[in-house]
Amino acid sequence: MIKTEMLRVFVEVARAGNLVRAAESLGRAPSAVSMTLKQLEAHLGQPLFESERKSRLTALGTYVFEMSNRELAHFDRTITALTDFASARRGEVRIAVVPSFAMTILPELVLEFTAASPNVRLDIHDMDSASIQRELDRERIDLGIVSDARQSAEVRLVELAEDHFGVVMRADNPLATCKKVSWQALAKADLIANPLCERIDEPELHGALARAHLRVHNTTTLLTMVRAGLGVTLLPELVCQQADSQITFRELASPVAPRRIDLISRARDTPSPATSAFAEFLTARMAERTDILLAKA
Amino acid sequence: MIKTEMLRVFVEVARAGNLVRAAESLGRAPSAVSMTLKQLEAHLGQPLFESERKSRLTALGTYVFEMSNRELAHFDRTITALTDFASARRGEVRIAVVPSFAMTILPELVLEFTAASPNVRLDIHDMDSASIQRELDRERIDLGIVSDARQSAEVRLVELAEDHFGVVMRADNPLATCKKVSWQALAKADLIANPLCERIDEPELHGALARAHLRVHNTTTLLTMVRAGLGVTLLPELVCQQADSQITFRELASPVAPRRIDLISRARDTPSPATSAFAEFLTARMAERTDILLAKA
DNA sequence: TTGATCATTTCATTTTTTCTGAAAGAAACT
DNA sequence: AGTTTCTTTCAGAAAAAATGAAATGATCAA
Repeated sequence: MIKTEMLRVFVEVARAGNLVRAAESLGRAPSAVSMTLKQLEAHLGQPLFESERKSRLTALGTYVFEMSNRELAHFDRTITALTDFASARRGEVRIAVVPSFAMTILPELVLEFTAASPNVRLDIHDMDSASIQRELDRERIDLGIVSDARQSAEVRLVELAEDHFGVVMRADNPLATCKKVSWQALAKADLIANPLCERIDEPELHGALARAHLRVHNTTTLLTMVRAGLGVTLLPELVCQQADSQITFRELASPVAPRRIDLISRARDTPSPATSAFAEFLTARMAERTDILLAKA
Repeated sequence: MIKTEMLRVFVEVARAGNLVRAAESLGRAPSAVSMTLKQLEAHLGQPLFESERKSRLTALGTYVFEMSNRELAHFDRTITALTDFASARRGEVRIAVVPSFAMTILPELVLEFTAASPNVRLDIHDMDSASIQRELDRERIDLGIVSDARQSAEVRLVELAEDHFGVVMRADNPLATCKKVSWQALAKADLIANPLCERIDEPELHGALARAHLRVHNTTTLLTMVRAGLGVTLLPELVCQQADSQITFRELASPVAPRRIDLISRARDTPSPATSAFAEFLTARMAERTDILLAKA
């Protein structure tokens, strides 16, 4: 049976034009090289060299030399691809991320990761948490960054950060003078309701939300309303990162349960090395972060 | 070091989804397969299967499976190409042939050879003997079929056939009634000179040629002259094969030295297997032939 | 849950393959 | 012819791969 090693030996001898030097560069004794060559010739049934001195190739030798070179190059590329993939130097990671994270923290992390792993392709989509869950189930993505996910037999979960709710207002709003905003102070302001803050489980807030004249879904629109002075709203700090200096964020005097940002993946599957590497990179970098806005519990 | 055999074993296990069946179709004991697989995983540093039961692949496994399939297909194609080339089932033979042979005997031989060796490409040129020699020297052809070549240290030569000179005339020429033409009879006819017959070393002929009023180089033109009744000429029988029923060929009463048809190749090179195969086929078929027109000496 | 069954791994041993080093045989150089 | 350099041959050493038996682990059904 013809093996790649035979081809490698033959190519080296043909290139060196000499068995001794070939043996040297292959790290073998000349006799071993001679025998391997004999074996290959036996398989082909024809000599590869014109004479015993391995300098001139026969027509068969020339053909085998060319084909072997191609084959070995192909083989070596394949092996490199395999080891690169296995060591996360190569691969593809499909990630879906909630917009608040995608627009604020993610870019710098991606920049750093791709600089270190230029051959790993990151495929980033942004969508809402429910869609991300669905896409993960369908194996259309490898990782998801969502808010308040639930761990399950299907879902592996790591907490990346905690995002605290606070009051978002225009910079000139009277509330901006306080360091922290109490429920009483908030009650006096015009509150704009939004889906994120409605999930907060806090009796004091429910009344205020019930009194709200305005309810806005889209975050960008919501911030535009605030900027226009139509009222204040309640949002996780991270979401406000998208805003400009016209917008001011203030903590609540009695903080409510933070909104968790979680990294999720399919529990039943071993992720690809590149996916693991990216996940580990993310969790490590997020664990290091001590920014006020994302202080861990 | 990762070897093709490891990839082959892995692919078989992944395909079978089961180590025992894979071992069976590989003709190995399960333990051998298990160890080879372990070795591959050790090289990659990551598992290839989700669980110990070899049914579900990891992301790495899927990648390695795809790459290995491609690699093995490429490798097998290469080996097939090498063995096909070595056994003359594949290859290219560049041949230059003198027109007389190319237009008469060669076609049927080529037909038979290509039917038997469909993957051997025959590259046939026709040119005069001197050009063929030159092309062979320059390694632009592998084989030449020429007339009256000389053997040398550079040229390997095999005689393919002997071509006898005879008188070529229009069918209604009085000479056509004789079975063989004597010098005396020939002297009375109008002889058209041509380069082929001028090389004949025969005193009786020299006088006749000296008296010739016409001398024509191109064979086709020469035969047209004969057909037009301008005279008779002297040609090897093979050359006349191109002619039609209007032309009659008659042997000489006292035959002159035949024109040899030789197969030549470069003596210093081992020809490619396909070239050898074609050369052997040619000589064998020509040796078999007992046609009157090419009777061997 | 507990066996029962089947698949996989481990390990000591055997078999096969490959490598080495010495010596002989060939070609090229002087 | 003599010398040098290269290649092959061969027997033994070393390495690699395969085997078979036993152990371990997983799955399924009661």
